[in-house]
Amino acid sequence: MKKDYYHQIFELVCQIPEGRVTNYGAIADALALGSARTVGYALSQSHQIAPLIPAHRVVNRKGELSGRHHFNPPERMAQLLEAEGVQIKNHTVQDFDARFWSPLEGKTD
DNA sequence: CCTATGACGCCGG
DNA sequence: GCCGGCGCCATAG
Repeated sequence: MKKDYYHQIFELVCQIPEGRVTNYGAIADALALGSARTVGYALSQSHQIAPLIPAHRVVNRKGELSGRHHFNPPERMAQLLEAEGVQIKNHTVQDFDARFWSPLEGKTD
């Protein structure tokens, strides 16, 4: 498959622990994609390629739910996060620094 | 081939 | 610490 980076991104997103979140840049850096935009683009397609991955655990560097409009309905992203214990305020993850999970942290190479 | 756009992020003012 | 600008890479037209 040419778009193999899709698979890498989806695999990594699936490794995000429940109740934790990460950002696009961290994923791009962990997979050496070189661009956080690529991660966002892949996730935008994720719903039709791999609808079961926890894409709601990926937010931007500010902790904002920038991709909420790609959910159905949009508020479902915050809903899923709150269900995992992540508090959302004004479409933003509260205590983002503590909730942040680094992909490299999970690998522990 | 070139231009525009996007679930982004860093840098300089 | 907010704002504007630029870089980044993949896909669409």
